[in-house]
Amino acid sequence: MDLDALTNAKRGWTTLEHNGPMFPPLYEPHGVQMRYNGQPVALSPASEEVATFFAGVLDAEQGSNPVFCKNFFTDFLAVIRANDPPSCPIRSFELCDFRPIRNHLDRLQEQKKAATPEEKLAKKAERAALVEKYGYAVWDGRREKLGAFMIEPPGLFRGRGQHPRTGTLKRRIQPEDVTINIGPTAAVPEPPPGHRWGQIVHDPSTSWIATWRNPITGTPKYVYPGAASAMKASSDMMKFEKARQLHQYIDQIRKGYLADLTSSETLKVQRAIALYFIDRLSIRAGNEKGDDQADTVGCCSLRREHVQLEAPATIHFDFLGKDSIRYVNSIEVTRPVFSALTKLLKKKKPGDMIFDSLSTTRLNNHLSALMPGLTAKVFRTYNASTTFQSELEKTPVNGSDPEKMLAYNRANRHVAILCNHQRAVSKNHGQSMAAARDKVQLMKYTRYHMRKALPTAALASVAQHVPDIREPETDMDADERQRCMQLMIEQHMKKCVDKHRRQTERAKQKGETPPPPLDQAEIEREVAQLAASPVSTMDPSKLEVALMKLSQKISAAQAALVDRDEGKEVSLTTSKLNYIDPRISVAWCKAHTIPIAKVFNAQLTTKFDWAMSVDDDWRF
DNA sequence: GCCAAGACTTGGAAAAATTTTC
DNA sequence: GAAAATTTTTCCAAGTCTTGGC
Repeated sequence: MDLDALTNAKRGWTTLEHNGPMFPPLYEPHGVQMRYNGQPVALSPASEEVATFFAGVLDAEQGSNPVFCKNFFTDFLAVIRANDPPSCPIRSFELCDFRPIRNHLDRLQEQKKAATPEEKLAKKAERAALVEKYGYAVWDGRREKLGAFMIEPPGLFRGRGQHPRTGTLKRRIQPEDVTINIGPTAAVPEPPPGHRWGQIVHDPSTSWIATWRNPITGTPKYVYPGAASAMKASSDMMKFEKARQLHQYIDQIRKGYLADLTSSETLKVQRAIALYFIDRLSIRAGNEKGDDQADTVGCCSLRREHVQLEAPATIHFDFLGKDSIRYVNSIEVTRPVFSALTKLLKKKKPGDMIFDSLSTTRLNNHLSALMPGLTAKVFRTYNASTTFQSELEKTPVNGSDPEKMLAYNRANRHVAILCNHQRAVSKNHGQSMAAARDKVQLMKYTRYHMRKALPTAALASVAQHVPDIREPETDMDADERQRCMQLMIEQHMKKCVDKHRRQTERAKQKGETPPPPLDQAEIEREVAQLAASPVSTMDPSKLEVALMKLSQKISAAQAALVDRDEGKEVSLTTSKLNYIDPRISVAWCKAHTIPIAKVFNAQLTTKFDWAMSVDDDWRF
């Protein structure tokens, strides 16, 4: 897509056609009974559905969150009252046992997993047909993909953090709840049988094709054009163009707020400090929130307890931001900033707003006076892209592709840390790290034996390529060698046993004679011998080359290990998707002859189609 | 100028798909 | 070739910011 065309593309549409949103399938009762006080309970389909929602989170965090359980149970009782006879015994959450339903869900999952390839293929085709029918809309003759096109199914509201309404029942959305936006001359899609649309509008100033209200929060939900659509691509590009403009204003803006720090007007001082935080830390604007939401803050809504001062000039931040993700950071600031903040905090006690004279609207009004269209979030985009570009300069020009990719991912991680994009450490991270570490240790164990087997002269020759080869291996002492040997034996044994088991099973299935039983003791003897001296079977003339290769493999594996551990709680995707100008990546790929597929997956490549044509010297 | 509503972007978790490993 | 690990996609909650009514 052409950049100029996108810039000039006007908002809105003249004609709009689509088949309307898709509705999730109606509930089909399974008849599996939950237990109450140890006894099975027959429930109406409506109540059974709600019970099944809860069974779905039974083993998740929500299942043990008291607020979630309480909200769920209140709504569950209401559904029971409305649909089941008064004889239904359910009164107390503690006496409920959803396990039978949970087990049923697990069985369904198993069945799904065990489906034959044909069944899976049929399922896929079914899904593709739905996408074909509902997944597109035609704007001014252009057929483009929609985003999520299905009306959200009913379920339990999964509010995050300390959300007061988490666990509340989110009822099913009916066509009567839905407003359709469509071209005035286009055929209006048929609502599901027996229903009618809530409303039909022809509003060319908006991009959504359907809207309804979240029954819990009352806020609107929409079906939008997809990320790869011209409309989204256009606004995406304009977002980055706006951020680039900031280059021309940033010096002036910084000068301005530094001067305001010593102003006699409270508003100006507060605004100056807030702007300093936003510029320096890339934190969010921080709109006010209601009591019916989780208590999270951003810059303008920071309270006294979120900030600690430490003389001579350090500020410690600790608060819950968007999605209740904790932000912890300490920064050194200049004296004027420190003294302005000290003065501001003097009269404040915990619970007080730090910037009580400021609001995001006021701050953004000020910003847009400094640069047209400038708002607080532009700083996040600007800082993310600027940081990424400058970090990429560390790419080793003559490095290998993996080394370049490491530099790319490091730059990405730098940005993610700046924006505080976190992810939960995966459940088996520790386990998988330990396994990876063992793998490295086993390689080192083998290398230890190679070194011992190699004549001094040959070792010297290897040392020319692997300088540290002659240094003693501090983590490969006698105890560790013993452990590695043991590990090698165990792994080998397991492999043999597994293989044998598979062979036996296959023979049984095919009705052939199974292999003779394993002589475990014999194998163990052989393996033990090998593990005690892993290079004994090797051709001595090939030892030198093998040692060199193994050394390279070890250092690569060690680097990957560090990389993985450092990144275990950092999410790279959010910054890549939303904050880093894709043209920086495209230019980098071209300059370093790295295929674009190495940095953008299929989805990203389509989304950033508009950025692909820049030259290798393009600068943000 | 303020406030609430509306529209659009950003966000992490979970599910699904794919790749790697044993 | 199954299981495990990793990556990608989906899901929908939760932000930001603009708009419109008074």
